[in-house]
Amino acid sequence: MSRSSEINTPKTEHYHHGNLRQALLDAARVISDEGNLEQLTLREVARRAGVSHAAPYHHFKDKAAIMTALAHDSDARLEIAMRSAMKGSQTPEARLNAIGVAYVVHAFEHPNEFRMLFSRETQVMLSPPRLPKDGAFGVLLECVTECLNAGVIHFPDVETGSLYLWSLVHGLATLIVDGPLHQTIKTKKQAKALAVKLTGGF
Amino acid sequence: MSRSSEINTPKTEHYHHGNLRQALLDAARVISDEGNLEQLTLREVARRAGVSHAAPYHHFKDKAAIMTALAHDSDARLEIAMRSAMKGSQTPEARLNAIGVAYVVHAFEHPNEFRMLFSRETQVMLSPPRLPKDGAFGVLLECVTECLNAGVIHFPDVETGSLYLWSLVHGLATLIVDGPLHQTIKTKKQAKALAVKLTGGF
DNA sequence: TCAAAAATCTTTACATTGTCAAGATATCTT
DNA sequence: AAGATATCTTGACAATGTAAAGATTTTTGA
Repeated sequence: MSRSSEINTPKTEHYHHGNLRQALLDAARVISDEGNLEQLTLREVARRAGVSHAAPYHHFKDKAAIMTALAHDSDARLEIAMRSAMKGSQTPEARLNAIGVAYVVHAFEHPNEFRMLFSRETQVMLSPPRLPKDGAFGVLLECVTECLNAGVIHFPDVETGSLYLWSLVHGLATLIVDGPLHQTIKTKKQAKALAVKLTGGF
Repeated sequence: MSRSSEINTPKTEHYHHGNLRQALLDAARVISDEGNLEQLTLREVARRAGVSHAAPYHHFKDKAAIMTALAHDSDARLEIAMRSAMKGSQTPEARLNAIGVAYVVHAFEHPNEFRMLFSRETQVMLSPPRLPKDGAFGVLLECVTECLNAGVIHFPDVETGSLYLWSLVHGLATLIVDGPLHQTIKTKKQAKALAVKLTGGF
């Protein structure tokens, strides 16, 4: 093209000066929410953000970096959902039950977030040394500690108890999201009822 | 190339008359066992089987079909591992514990098989109506029924009990294979010990 | 203030992948 | 042995992740 003025579209504002990163993450989350994780492609994200297919590389090292950022955010969302769920409960035991059910329900309602959290691409849950002390698991640790102190559950130690309960709840969530319960559990109400049924008797 | 005789490589035997399907599955399993599930590509499978990149399409509808066949086989392997593990146990309770531990250990030793079993590509575990009655889950059903009859575990019914135990064991396996325990659990012995610790008190 | 530097974005390009269509070769059937 | 069928190859296409090089905008420093 010539360098003459033409209609002279405002060159400014075509540059997402600094906020393209967030725009890309937003676009990626929209795609993720739509349900097709296979369609969460770098080029599609760029397309939705209205930018060329190579633009994301100025804000993320590679595709895994976007996914990882998204997954970190998903962890935060899960934590919020769990903390919100325990607000209404008065006893330690009720709070523990509440976050377990919230974990399963949140996974059911946001399956791709749940998958990304435990994807080998993102590996947000693969914190370096041992179990994470913050994020969604941090909430569980708090509740289990509280319950152990109150004597309403019985485990050798906090770690063992937390791991047991996390396994139970994570397993159920997986069986619902990507396992044999996928056909059976179709509504949030069903997911919640099943979670209550299985974890109710902590 | 000309149609003359040249060295005249024996045209027969270049055709995997009928057993290419199995050769492809074998090659795919080798790749899976090598650890890089991302490298399990149709073309790589064809390469290893010594055949052109489009040859697999005469034996499988698409890539998902190969993965699914592989996953079905994985289910059978898991079942064998579980049945083998319960052989040494005398009481119903011991058998139930044994298959739970075997589930976790098998997942640890064959992570890609485990992943494929619960992959959206293959969805072997997504049996049509309700819980599968055969395969790995069938073994669990048998053991739980036996334990319920013996009165050594207490659940409202067989389905609930099986689902609870499957969730527990599957969750632990996932946390080890793709979760926060990936860094911690490095040997089969560690995986087994953790599984015993968490599921030992059924 | 204004030119150099840095940041941001685009255009090209390349290798890899899944998939399809058309042709070639082998095997089977009759 | 000839036609039909099964099996395999070649070639092509679109989509993807990614890198290099160029263009444009913004920032910076004298």
